[in-house]
Amino acid sequence: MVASPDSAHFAKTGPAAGSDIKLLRTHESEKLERIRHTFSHVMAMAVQRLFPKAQVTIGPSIDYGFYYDFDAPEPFTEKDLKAIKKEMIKIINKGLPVIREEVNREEAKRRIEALNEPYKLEILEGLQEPITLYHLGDEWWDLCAGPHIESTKELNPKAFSLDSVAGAYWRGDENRAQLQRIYGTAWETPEELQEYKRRIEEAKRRDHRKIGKELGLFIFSEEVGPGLPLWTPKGTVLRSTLEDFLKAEQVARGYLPVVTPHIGKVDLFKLSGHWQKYKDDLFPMMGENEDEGFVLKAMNCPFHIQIYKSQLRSYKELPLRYAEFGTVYRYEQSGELGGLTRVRGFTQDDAHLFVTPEQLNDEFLKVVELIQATLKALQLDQSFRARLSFRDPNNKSKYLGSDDAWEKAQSAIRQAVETMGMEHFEGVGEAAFYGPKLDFIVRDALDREWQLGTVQVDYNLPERFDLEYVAEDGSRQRPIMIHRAPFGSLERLIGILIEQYAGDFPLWLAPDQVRLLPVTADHWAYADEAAAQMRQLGVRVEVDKSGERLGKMIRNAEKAKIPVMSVIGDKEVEAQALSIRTRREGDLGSIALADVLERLKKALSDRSDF
RNA sequence: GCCGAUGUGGCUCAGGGGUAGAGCAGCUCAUUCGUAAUGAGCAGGCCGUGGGUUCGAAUCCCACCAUCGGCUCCA
Repeated sequence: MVASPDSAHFAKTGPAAGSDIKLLRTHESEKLERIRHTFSHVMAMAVQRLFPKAQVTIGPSIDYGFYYDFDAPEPFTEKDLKAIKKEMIKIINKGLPVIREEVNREEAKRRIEALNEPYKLEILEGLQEPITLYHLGDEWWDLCAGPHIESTKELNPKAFSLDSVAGAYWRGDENRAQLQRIYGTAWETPEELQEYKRRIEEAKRRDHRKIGKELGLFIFSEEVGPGLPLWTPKGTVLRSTLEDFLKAEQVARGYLPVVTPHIGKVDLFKLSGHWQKYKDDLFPMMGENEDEGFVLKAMNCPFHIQIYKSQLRSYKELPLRYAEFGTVYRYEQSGELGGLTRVRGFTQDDAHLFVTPEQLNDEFLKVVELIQATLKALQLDQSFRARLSFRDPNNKSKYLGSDDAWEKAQSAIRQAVETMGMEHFEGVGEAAFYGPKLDFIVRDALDREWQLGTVQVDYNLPERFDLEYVAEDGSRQRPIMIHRAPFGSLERLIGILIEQYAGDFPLWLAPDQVRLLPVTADHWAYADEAAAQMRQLGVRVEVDKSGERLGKMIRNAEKAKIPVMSVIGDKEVEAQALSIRTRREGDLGSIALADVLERLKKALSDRSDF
């Protein structure tokens, strides 16, 4: 729910870049963290004043504000939020001192029991002494580690707002009680609050669901079903351009294309282990009985493995790199679906590399190099975070394979990242069930994080499928698999790209690259001729024959976010020239047709602007 | 799946117990125009779906579906 005023794409384009006000996240300012955390306490106090039956749980500061989870008999309504906000302002205006008190466990327990707060009691069980309590004046206190500010006087009653209510499970466990979470945002000054709200509005304007509709890139149909995007001609052009780009990069790196079916026997997925692990996430099985049923594939690896296994492989063939734009189907929970970033049918730019142990590190590095080149071409190289996704050592049963294999795979990944000097962080418990991953994470316009590219080292599936190759000495050896997808999924990538560019695609990706605008119908013939020459170069160009006035045609082209426009009137016809207007730079004046063609050709091959 | 909100012509939205409204888009006509909206006219909606309450429902109630914000999940 929190938007991202300072993430990379905010800085890049759009009106949001115009403001001088720097909005700090909680982790960037210790003072703001205290302020937000104290706001959370003030809110809890206000809630308990107005709703004495509401029980308190936890309430931290977050990136741009705070939340607090309550166990309340009735969910809070919008009206309740207003009342709570009013009550908070009262508390703030009282200027209550925030007092820290240290107590021992018994004392803390005694006091919490006196208030009948079972959640706090459960929290206390996990705490080490000394236990700290924070008081707001002498009316209200909360078990809390702090830190806080000195007095509610330091909170600006005009610099916060309560934004939304949401259900949240106690301790994040869906089997436990569902609590009512109230989210708020808080700042030091009202100006910062205003700026924050303005940037949220800006972020909504670049939402890919909105822009995708405006530009006509994709649709959803209730008749087809939720989470199943349909691609229009314009959207398909964008998709194909991305596919063609990656295919060329892959061919240059020795990948081999394969194509595999959308369904397969359930036995295949039992063998891979996916069935046992992810049964609920597959679309229901087709077929008579469980032994002969078919399922829609949720991943491509078992299919690629079959191609590997179709022949006895020699070490001389390795590494083998099978690549496929494979469409997979996952029955995501209904509440999780959203736009293109979380769908039920999507296309992975998948590949599986079968390598010898000696080749592993080198191949892994080459994959990471490919992903970096891809991100750079898409101008995402400044906005991703690299995550080493390792298994949770305290929950080994969630994963397949031996400790030894996991250790080897995880150290291979860490070593690769360190060799490349890539900035990264570790995500414990984020691994796939069959192996650790290196994931490339980006944020959308509303600051939610999404995984795009991924590389995974896998010792387990080769084991489960009994993969082999004949080594130099004639012995049978087991290959290692690398799963990798630089885009992750085309759907998600396109969603992110739309927001990154706010729909203003660079020339090479734009579904419509050039629109010719003849001033009157007299200029249509010349426009058609110029368009034909552009099409010879592979330029996506159209002639506006709407008969509208020039101003209107320009407006329409601008709204369609076409990167290059060309006005054609008598002067242009006579000079065999085009008057060029680009979306980024406006009117460039008249340029000879031959030169325009040259520049278009170069811009497309360089993936640069006109 | 869970909590909450929303659902009115292609799009954006107003209205709200007595049988639907605007702007844009579309179509027609006139205008032939030089860097972000020419004018006039026309057409277009079982008000998400199904039940219920009512003399009467788009409006109130219930269920379902979809979307949105969270939670959980995310191969």
